[in-house]
Amino acid sequence: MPSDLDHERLHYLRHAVKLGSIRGAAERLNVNASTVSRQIALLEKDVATTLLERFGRGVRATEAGLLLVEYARIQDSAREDTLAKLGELKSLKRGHIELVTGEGYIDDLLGGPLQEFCQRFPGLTLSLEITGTDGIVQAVIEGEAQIGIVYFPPADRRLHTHARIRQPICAIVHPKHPLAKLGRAPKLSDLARYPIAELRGSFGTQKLMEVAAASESISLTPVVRTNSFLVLKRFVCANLGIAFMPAFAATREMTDGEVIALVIDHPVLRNAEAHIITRHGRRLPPATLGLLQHLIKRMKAFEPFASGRTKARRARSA
Amino acid sequence: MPSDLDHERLHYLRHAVKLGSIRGAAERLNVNASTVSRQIALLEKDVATTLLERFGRGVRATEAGLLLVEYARIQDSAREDTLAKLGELKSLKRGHIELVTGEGYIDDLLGGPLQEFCQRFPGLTLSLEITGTDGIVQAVIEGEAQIGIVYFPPADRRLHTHARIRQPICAIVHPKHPLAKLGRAPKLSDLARYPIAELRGSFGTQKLMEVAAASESISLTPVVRTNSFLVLKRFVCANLGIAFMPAFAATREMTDGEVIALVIDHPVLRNAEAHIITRHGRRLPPATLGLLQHLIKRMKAFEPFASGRTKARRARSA
DNA sequence: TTTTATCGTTGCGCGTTATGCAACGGACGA
DNA sequence: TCGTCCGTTGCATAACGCGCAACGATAAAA
Repeated sequence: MPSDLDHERLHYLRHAVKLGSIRGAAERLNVNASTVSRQIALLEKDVATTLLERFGRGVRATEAGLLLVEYARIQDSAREDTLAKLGELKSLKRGHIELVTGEGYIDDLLGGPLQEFCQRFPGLTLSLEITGTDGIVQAVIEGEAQIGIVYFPPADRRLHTHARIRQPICAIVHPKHPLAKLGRAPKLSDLARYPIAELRGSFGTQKLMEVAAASESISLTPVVRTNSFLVLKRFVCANLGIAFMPAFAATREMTDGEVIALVIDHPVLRNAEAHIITRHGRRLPPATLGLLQHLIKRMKAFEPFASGRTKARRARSA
Repeated sequence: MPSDLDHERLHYLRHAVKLGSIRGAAERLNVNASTVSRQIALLEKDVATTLLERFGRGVRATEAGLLLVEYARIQDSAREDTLAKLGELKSLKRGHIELVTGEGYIDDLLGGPLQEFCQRFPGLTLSLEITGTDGIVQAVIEGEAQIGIVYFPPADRRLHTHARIRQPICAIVHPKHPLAKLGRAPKLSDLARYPIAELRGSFGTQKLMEVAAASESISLTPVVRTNSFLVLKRFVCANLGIAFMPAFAATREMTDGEVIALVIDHPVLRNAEAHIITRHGRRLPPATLGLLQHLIKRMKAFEPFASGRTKARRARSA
């Protein structure tokens, strides 16, 4: 391999040229003069060129020496520039975070925690990918996203859950829907009598509903199948029937009085959890770590069911 | 001291990121995997940041890692650029030479050796300083010029003579001047009878003339004093009298037939020498060394008095 | 599920390299 | 001519990089 142009050696050369003296440079750099002399000699051997002219009193740079000194200067500034950028990365002044989550989290995420975080660290950029449960899990495992927020994720050794938040699946209905006047938490059998809209595809909500229904040997046959939460909510707003999702996924419509959320009286559905996950063993960059901790804190605060109540009507903190 | 961002370590990091594997990088670079692993770990310790995410299979760069890889790329190209410039310096494709000499050498220098050298190495630049003997010696000793061409330089341990060229001091006279018809080499006593133009200041020619005149107790009182060779030559061309200088300094006027040069019959003057000097012990850059050798070779070839002859009439090689 | 292969990491010993101390030769100034 | 300061060089020591081998972990194959 050709010469390395070692940074330390260039440093010695630079000071020797600047002070016009090897001993001076050595004193300045708190090393022995022999060190400076030898390292510069090695540098000269590397490039097969004399870099210093030795006089009885001090030294002076040759043209090649000046060239290397100038190179050292440029390299030094580039190095400090890079170190500064590195420092910015560490101090969350810059950075990029890739987040993958389900459609149901969008409103709450953007309205709350994400908004705060972005305002606090304006230099950070986000990628926010929306997909179903399987897609989220896969994206986290494959490393395409660093943080995943997912409902009812499958057990996988490669995943690490940083926070689990109880988010019961609710029956989302129109305020005028018969279930709204039931006076108690509806059971699965109560739901089966009304039209249902169902999520198609790999959604945790849907999987949970299937498990719960199977446990009570109840068949919930949907009249509408969709892969969009928005379609579900419009279905309910039109009072066409019931949809199932965690209450927070319909926050906006609830505060507007368009829909209400009823916790379903079933142990599996009541204890359903949203998980904040990363890949197991992954050491996260500072920015990602910051967002992760922020999410855990803020989203835990949003949890509406600290103690089990019957009706889910979230009070917005505004 | 903060981190050095060692070139070798960055090299390891770069390949590890590129191949997505530490072992792969190690194999590519013909080192053991432990080396790559350790050096990258040290790099991470230096910058206090994780640069790679380790998976069960291979590695991937973090944002900070990518930043350093990019830095390594930039630094590498800058390094190669500098190395290339260094190579050019060595191969005489680039470089700068500082030459200091007397006015008398200008015509011969520019017309011959310098012209050839500049054409052969078009990338080189020259500084050509014209001054008197003392100035030349001082410039060489102080390092302001690398090469000096000087007539009759004082003995000084700090000077090193690379070539000495016999250049007798001649009496430069008009073709119609009485001395031109003398039929033999004029003696100092012959010259004293005619008007003389003299160099003022620190010129080797002048010092030699003083030494020679003193040795024969002859006083040569000038009618014109000047510090310009051009003035001397115009003085002669107008047939106003005699001037003293080496024949080569009046080459142009001699070939034009305006003046002729008569070697003066005096041992000191006949054995006068022009010296090519540098500072003692100075290790010259390649370009300077090249010009030095070129000058020695070419100027020695110009020496018109390989064996002592009487009349100086240089035959131009054109 | 168990097995196997591959990955990154780490302890250890060896060779290289850098460093400090001291002494040397040379150059400059008094 | 002597004294001082310079850069350089032997020598012994400490630090570092490196290869070898083994380990734990992960991912693909059986």
